[in-house]
Amino acid sequence: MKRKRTTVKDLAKAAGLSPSSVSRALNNHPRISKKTKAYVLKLAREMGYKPNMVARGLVTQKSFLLGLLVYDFRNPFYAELTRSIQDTAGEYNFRVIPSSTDDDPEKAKLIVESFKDIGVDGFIFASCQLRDPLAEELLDQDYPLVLANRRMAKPDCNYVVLDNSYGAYLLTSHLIRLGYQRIAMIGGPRTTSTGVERYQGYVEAMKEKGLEIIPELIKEGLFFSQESGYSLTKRLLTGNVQPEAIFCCDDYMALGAMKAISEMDLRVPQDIALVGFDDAEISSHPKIMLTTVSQDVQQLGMLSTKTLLQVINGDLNETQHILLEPHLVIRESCGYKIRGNYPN
Amino acid sequence: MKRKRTTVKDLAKAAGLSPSSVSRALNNHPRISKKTKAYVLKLAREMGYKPNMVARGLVTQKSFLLGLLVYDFRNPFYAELTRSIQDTAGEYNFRVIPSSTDDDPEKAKLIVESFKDIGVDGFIFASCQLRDPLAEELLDQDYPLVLANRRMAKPDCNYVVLDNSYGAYLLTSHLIRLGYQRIAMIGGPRTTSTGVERYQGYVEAMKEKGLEIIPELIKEGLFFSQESGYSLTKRLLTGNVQPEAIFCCDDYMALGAMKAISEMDLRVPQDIALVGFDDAEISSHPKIMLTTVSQDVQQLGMLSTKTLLQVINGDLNETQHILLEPHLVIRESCGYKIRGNYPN
DNA sequence: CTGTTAGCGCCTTCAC
DNA sequence: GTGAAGGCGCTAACAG
Repeated sequence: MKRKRTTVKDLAKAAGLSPSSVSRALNNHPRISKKTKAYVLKLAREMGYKPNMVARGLVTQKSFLLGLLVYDFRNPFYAELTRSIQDTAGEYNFRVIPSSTDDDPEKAKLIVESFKDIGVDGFIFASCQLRDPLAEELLDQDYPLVLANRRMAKPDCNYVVLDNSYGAYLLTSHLIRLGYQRIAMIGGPRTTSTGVERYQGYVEAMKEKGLEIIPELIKEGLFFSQESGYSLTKRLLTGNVQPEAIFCCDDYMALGAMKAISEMDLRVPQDIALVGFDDAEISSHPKIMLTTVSQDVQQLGMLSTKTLLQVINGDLNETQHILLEPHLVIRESCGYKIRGNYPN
Repeated sequence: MKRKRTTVKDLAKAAGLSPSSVSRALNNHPRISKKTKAYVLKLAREMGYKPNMVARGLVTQKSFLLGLLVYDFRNPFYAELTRSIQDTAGEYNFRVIPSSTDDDPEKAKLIVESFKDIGVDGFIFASCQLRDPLAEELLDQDYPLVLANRRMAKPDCNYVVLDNSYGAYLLTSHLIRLGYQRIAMIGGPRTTSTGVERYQGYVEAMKEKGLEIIPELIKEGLFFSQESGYSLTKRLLTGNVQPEAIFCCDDYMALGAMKAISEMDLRVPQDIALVGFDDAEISSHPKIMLTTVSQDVQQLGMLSTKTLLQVINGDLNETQHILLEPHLVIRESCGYKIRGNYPN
């Protein structure tokens, strides 16, 4: 059976001290002599003492547990984010429990409840909606919370997100400079900040270059859904207005689009150009070569975790809004190679 | 601030009962009257009572937390597995904390320690080594543990794994029936059960058909590493013996192989056939079309979780060994289309 | 600086 | 069936 772990009491007995002194020594409390502290620490090491975090948590109200809500961590983007959050949290001795919401508010609610039950010290929401009652509730209760990747409409919550509209602007401008005019957009859900901001970036670029935005060429898909990219592309290609290029709101939709295009015996980029968003790992594969926009997910995870930890420690006075910079990754699907360098 | 939650004491006061009776009602203890039980339950609902799992855990020694060690959950295979484990555990009100070991024993050790600190009720190891001191230690201490996906050499531990050698046998036989003879193998690490078993399956098929195993065509790569598949393929293609087909030990290595092949201006499958293992999502993409072997990861996760829960509840008397069946998925990279149906 | 007392919220003897 | 008392392991408050 699991051998009984040595407790503070055991240490106290062995050291001929009171449990409180031992506790003080262990938590380098100011009011403890160097000597006894060193002694206790040595003894603790010898006797293989490991603090019982559960008991400690009961009195300190701290669990060193963080709750992470993502859309679905099977998605490489969220997997990477989760990993980065976990690594960062680990450096500060925090464990993180990730959980997939599938963008289902009911499920998210249940997860948050269960996280509260086990007493997590704070939350990271990586997939909130523009209007997110759950996040607002947490905020109301002064529960430490930071938003990553997606933000809410109301501004009074900490967040770390990519400059999505600028990313979309970059991509769209790039297509325009290559000479495309009828640029379709398969966007993300308009209930999310990423969905609307990427759309805004697209619109901005089009307007700036005086190009017409054709309603028929604007579709709304589901994030990370190849299926969604596939079916919407089929619809675009069989519609009245033929697009010359398609801007997909993420690389997985673009993968689906690629499938649809190839099924209709068209070629990327000769017959139709294609760009994605997020720079998924597969996008650089020679068989795919998707032009896209990349973001530093590592950074995203690290910054959101550090922010959360600051909130938890009460080191943050004002709400923090961090914007990350996107980078254009030019590969072949946009037709850069065949259309040559920019005229300008 | 976080509003104070109602406690058992609060309930007791409101109900005019003792905390013990309330506790009994809440945990449907036998020695409680139907009437008071119903009353307490009603009251609890009204007052929004939620048990404090930390406090409960302190006395019951249960945390309803499970520790999961995977190689790296950024890998789609492990992400899927993690998700399935989490979903299954969730049905029984268990939370699971996944953590990536990167196959680094030191890191794994640290993770296990930290998991013990927070008092997880059991472990799932999804990436153990054939000889795994950490798992053995846990076993010695009677800590609930089940192995998933990979198993140890010693048999006295519960596990749920794919029949890896049969999967490799299936793939290799398939290639042989298509007429290939010089079949190279890019295997996985021989320190893992999956690595050795897939190699064994390959050998079995080759021997059965009387084909020679050429040492030069046997390479040992890293799981899930495109880079590894890439570089080993380059080495194969520049070696003395030209392989007609390459069996990669997983789909990501195969993806890397595909990259190498394409860079050398060869075509899959016309110039060289290729098969993988695991049936990653991307493998069915029209640009990839990799022949591979699939396993029911969902099932793998579910069964290992249920087994662990049984161990935790003491419902398991003898160690359980579960073998899952692989399925051959024939696509285009093996040359099935161009070499037509089997002669037999 | 150290020891004593008390309690976090819950469950589990032990009496009745 | 129910209540009172004690304790899980730890830390915080109060004395000295």
